[in-house]
Amino acid sequence: MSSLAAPRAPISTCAVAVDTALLTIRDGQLRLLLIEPEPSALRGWWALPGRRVRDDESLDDTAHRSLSELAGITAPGAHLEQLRTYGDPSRDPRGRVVSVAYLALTPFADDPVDPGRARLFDVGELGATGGPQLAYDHERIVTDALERARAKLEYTSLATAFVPEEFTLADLRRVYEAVWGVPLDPANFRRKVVSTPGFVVESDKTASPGPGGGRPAKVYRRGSATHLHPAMLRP
Amino acid sequence: MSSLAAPRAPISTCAVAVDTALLTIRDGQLRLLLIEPEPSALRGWWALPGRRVRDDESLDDTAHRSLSELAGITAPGAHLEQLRTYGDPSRDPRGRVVSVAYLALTPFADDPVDPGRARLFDVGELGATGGPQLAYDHERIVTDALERARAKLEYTSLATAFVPEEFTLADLRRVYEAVWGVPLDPANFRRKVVSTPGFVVESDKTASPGPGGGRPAKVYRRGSATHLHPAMLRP
DNA sequence: CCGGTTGTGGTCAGTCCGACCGTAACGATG
DNA sequence: CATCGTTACGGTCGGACTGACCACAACCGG
Repeated sequence: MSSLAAPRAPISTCAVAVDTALLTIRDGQLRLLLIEPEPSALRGWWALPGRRVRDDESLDDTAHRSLSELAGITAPGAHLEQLRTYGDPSRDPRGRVVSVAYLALTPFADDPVDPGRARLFDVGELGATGGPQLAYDHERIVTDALERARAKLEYTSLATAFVPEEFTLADLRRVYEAVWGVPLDPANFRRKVVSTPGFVVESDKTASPGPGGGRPAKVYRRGSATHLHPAMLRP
Repeated sequence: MSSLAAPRAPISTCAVAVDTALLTIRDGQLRLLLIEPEPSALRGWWALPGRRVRDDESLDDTAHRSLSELAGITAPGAHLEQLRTYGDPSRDPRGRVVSVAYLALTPFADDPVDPGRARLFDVGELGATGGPQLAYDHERIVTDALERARAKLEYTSLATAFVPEEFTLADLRRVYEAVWGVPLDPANFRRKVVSTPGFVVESDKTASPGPGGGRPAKVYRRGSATHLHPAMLRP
């Protein structure tokens, strides 16, 4: 976009990286994928999986690669969206790195994680003492990722990215409860979900009850809607 | 997807730029700032004001600079927020450029624009025949910017970024009508705005009526709220 | 069989919103 | 000054949606 012909300061370039905040749900709790950056680095420091952008690679491709190379996650059905770009000149002590952060969501069914130094942390531990210390400005990225996820559950069908192909309304409700951190009324949640056009479609199957018993639930699949009208507002 | 220890391609860097979509309101219509990229370039092509990121410069600073250097806009009270980053390898035919797009909003009071090749276009002309042809992938950026602005009017107090310090509820309503492109009921709009805590605060002044006469309106200022509860939903 | 648990359907009151009407306060016109 | 058109302001009414409940259905375990 240069327009002036006068001799300018030499055109400089930046290192561009992608850092991915992957969220999933385990045991009813929202969890975040973190990795130990280097074995030689300080113990107890954790970071988001990140990779440098290659010359012929789109940003989305780099995000996928950061998950596959650093955590062995190749889930093709995972939701992936750009979050925000962090470019403060002093955000990385090793030099100027502009980082495009991504938000990734996977269903809670996929167990195969942790091929190396990756781990899933309960997001409740993050700010607390004893929790992982985050490197660089990754704590801020995580804060933004959580807020994005919480907000988009309200007005999009993003919650279905956390559940497998077939799910019950209780599964979906536990997603909202885990991400928002508040309990929801099962009956009202059900009324809201089924009355929102295109959110979920009922299948003819029924799920088997849990270990404690209880009435079997109907099985649903994702609907075609991406935006919810009206929105499901946080209590 | 290779993670092998074999010698990798040399670490490469990208040109990083900031492109800014500035929106304002003129004559009751939503307008977008565009510039002619180069005198020697094809006639009739327009682009968002953009600048390369300097070594010691934050992305926000580059966005401010793109407005001041290319359009003479230095409004310190302008709202500026990051929109999204566009990094497709083929988005710029001259080479790999990763562009961080920004959304800027200024009150409709500021007239001093157009020091060079800058112009304010009615957003209604953009897709239509006879409107400006946008270079690179800037049409997509503009689409995303408009959708961001329209969506954020719903659940934030962003509309006050389009009006001066002191404004009437009719001014604020015309902002919503211009951005959303739909007429709103004045009475219902008023009820909604004044009942949303922290949106606006009443001053003791009254504005003078327009040329056609009419009862003078009370003058309001911005409130302290950033998010609206409940939201002001599009009709 | 019986109590505990979970899913499903319904009621009821309060809130919010769109559509609408009436009044207040101005400028313009005769 | 009287009237009219225009805009601001305040209120009403019915429908839609929501949260707090309650009741029943369907399963498990003892």
